[in-house]
Parts: sequence; structure tokens; C-alpha cells
Amino acid sequence: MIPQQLPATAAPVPGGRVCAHPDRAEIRLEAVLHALSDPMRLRVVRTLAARGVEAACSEVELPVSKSTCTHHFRVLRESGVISQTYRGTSKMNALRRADLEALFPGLLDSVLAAADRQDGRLGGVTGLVRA
Amino acid sequence: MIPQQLPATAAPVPGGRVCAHPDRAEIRLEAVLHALSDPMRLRVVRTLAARGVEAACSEVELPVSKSTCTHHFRVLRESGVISQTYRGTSKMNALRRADLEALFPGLLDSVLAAADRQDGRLGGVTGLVRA
DNA sequence: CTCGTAGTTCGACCGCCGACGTACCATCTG
DNA sequence: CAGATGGTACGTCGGCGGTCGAACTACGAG
Repeated sequence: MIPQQLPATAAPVPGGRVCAHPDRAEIRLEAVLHALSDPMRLRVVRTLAARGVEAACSEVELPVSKSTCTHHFRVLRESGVISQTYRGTSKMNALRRADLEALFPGLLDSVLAAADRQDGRLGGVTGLVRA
Repeated sequence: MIPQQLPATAAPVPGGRVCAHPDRAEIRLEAVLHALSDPMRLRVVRTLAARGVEAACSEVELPVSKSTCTHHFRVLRESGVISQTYRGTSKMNALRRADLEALFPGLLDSVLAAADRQDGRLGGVTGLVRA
């Protein structure tokens, strides 16, 4: 489902591969919290935050299969946490910091800080790969 | 499961009905986020926060059956978000503000603020009962 | 054109989760 | 004691969610 209907009238990318993002007004707090409550997805978000810039799916190493990986990135995108754009053969992911900050001020940062703290407490078991 | 083993040496309450809470060090961020990502539970937390003091289960009106209600309160307790104590025939619930603040500074407040904001945006559909 | 890399899609599996009703227990009030 | 009130325990049901493998598509490099 969600077959991303797009008329040929708008072709932002040469190849024309685009995926649907919720716009700012559609982002729901419960969905964001749910997205962040999964260890894998939280790890993705932390990695993206640590880099500061966008990263390809394959650059965020997750101990799961490719299809599961795709699944998690989609959940993050559909909940409004990240945005995804195709760049050549790979897909770049970026945190939607501005949107999240506008909707839920301080939320993302406190979650990230909380994750870091907990990581420290538990001795880094939570598993964020440090560059 | 989790049959709350407690020796008779400590009897804090006359009747002796107690329930197990995770202590501060055991509270996990993912569990908290998961607990808060459910609309019903978020509603409970917001109601407790709005009151400032503890409230009985029956005082937090939820559009679900009694047993479902019990379930949600248990999830909140086991994730470390609330504490529960028996008081006479009813069970009092309180936010574990101090513990959450110590572990994840600012997190609870930003979630609560985010919920309020979203409530405003969506015209109060989210359904927090205002006293 | 061919190949390799990067993601996607599909179907399946299985566990968990939210919801319910019923039966039950604990406490207070008469 | 009896009854009422407030929660719990248990079993169940339906659906969602995380995981996988296999087949497939899209793009870039030779």
C-alpha cells in the first residue's frame, strides 16, 4: 500500500524516485514516541544525530537483515522523524530536526541526551557505534 | 509471572498488599518511550501531571474496561513511569518525577509540553479531560 | 551490455499487545 | 455477617510489529 502516486508534472530528481513524507502538521507525538521506542530505530536516530549530516542506510550499521532495515527506516520516515532522499544508488537519511523542534521543542534533544546518559550508566551496552 | 516475592520481615502496609516497582537504576529509556507512546497511557500520565498529586485509578477516566485499565497502569508502573500504592480499597498512582528527572532530565516535561501543544493544534481531540 | 551495489517488495512466521468478559479478592460500610 | 466498591487474574481474540529470505528494481562502474 501507499504506492506514492506522483504525476509526471513534478520531477525533482532525474530518475524520479521519491518517497512520501508526512508534512509538519501531520506528525503525531505518539507516532514519534513509538518510533523512538525501538532499540534499532533509536540507534539509527542517535547515529544520525552524532554525524550531524545525512547518512546512507548502509552507513548506519544495524545487526539485522536488509529488509528489516528498510522497515525501520520507513517507520522513522512515516512518523516524521527522518527524511529520505535518493542520491545515486543509495538513500540518504536526515533527522527532521527543524520540524521536530517546532512541534515538540526540546523533545528530540532530551531523548538523545537520555540515550547517551543511559549508555554511560549501562557501560555502552546499548550499542551506539562511535565514530 | 513476576510473583513479587517479599519476605514477611518488611510489612509497610497493614494489609500487606504491595506491588513491585523497578528501582531507578533499572528504568530503561526504551520502555519509558514505549509506555508513553500509547494514547491511553499518555492520557493517564498527562492527567497525573495536571493534578500534581497522586490519583486513584478510577479517578482517571479512560474509555476502556476495568481490566484494560489495570493493564495500562501496570505497563506504566513496570516501565518506571508511575508508582502505585494501595490506600484503603483503592490504588493511588503518582508520577515518578524525581526518578525520571534524574535519569532523563527534561524528558518528561518536553513530552508533556509536546502533548499539550499537539492538543492545541488538533483542537483538543487528543482527549485530556480538563478539571 | 554486464556486473555489482543499494534498497525495495512480498510473503511468512511468531510473539507481543491492547482489548474484552468473567470470576475472583480485598477493603470499607452497615 | 452482607453488600458494595475498586482492582486483579486469567483466558481469549484479533491485529500489529519485528524478523527473515528470496526475488526484484534502480543506479553507477567497467
